[in-house]
Amino acid sequence: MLEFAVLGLLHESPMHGYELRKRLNAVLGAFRAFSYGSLYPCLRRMKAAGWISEDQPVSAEAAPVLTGRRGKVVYKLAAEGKERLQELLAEAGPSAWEDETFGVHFAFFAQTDADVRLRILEGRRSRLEQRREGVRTALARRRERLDAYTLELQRHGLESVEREVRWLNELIATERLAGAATGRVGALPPDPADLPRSPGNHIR
Amino acid sequence: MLEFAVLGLLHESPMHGYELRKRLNAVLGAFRAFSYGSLYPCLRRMKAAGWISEDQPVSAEAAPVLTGRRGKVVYKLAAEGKERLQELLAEAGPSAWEDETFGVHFAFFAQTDADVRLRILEGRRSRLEQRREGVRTALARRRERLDAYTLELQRHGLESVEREVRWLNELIATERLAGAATGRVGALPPDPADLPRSPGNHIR
DNA sequence: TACCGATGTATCAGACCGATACATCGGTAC
DNA sequence: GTACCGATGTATCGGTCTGATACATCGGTA
Repeated sequence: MLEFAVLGLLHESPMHGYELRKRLNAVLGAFRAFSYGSLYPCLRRMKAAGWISEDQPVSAEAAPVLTGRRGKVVYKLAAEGKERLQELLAEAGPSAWEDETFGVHFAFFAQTDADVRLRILEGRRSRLEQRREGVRTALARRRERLDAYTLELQRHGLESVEREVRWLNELIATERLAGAATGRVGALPPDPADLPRSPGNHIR
Repeated sequence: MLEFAVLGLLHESPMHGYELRKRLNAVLGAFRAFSYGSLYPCLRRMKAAGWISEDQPVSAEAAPVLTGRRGKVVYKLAAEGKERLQELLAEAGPSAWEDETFGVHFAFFAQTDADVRLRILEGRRSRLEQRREGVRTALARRRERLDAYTLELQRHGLESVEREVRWLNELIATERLAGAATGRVGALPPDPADLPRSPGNHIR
């Protein structure tokens, strides 16, 4: 996942690790966060794989003389990295709509094909509908056997999932509309103004 | 975390690993899930620590003769485990209201002291308020620089956090009311030192 | 009889987190 | 001027949890 997110961000512009992390957590918003403990090892792996390259813009002059003068390192997307990014952007299976991954895929929807977008949204929805049914029946079956707090937790969780499904419904409707408007299913990205305002909630 | 959840469940009644996992994910609902890959190692650790004990209720007769006849293993809370559980139930610091931990603590609120409950709820709320402000300012500051999908993701995330805060507000109000009704003045506010520090743009 | 899904125990590679360490730089308080 | 501080910046490490996989038993049913 981190790999995908990093490729996506570096596609916009080269960046330091520090800036990368800030942008990462800003773009992903309340949905996902990464720490340096995974970022730096990931960058090393990606460099080894040839997907990114390092640049040392030695701040003006300043010979990196004796001390372990750690210079800022700017990471830049390489050609192979772009290929890898395209590969990841084209993914439309479960690996794109599970809890941990959906947020990242969604964050790069602007670079994603319309049909892939639609498939991911629908996959995500069906995943959540399935979870919703699970919680619903569990709730109905044991309602009387649960204490008030556990019950409230279940109830709140159920509502969250329901809101999430409604949000996806609206997004899907918008995507379909945009597709129909251009004659082909999702040939063009939807007009930004058409994106729905909606309620919703996302836990975890 | 898993450790806490397991102690909490075993406090109700002894159980198999399999049943434990099912109850775990049922009780925690849509908030958290654990897999066997962490459950079994955790049970082993807890047994080594003396918090739980194993029972082999060899299904009626059936001598476990030659083959590696794996019998069902029933785990049971030991005396030291109960102590440990009480310790965890009394926790009212950040370790009780962070994303990963809050759900589990809440699930066992019925066994938690009223003042601890209130402190956890308030800590959780202030944690989420802080995140909300971060997202809000980020959203206000870059609104025009984001593509429609990223914007929508932020907006949705913000609404989710806001909803979560409202939920906590209601729970806190209810707790206060219940506390007042029983004559107790209610809990002390959380230790300021425990509350999340200055804003920054730190998400999650 | 043969299959199948639920029950049941278990391991392993790998992703990720939280804490920690250390260094630089601009500003501000004294 | 200097002492401190928070933001920037790079990096590691122990530990927790996931997802995939493996294997075995049991009750029902085709």
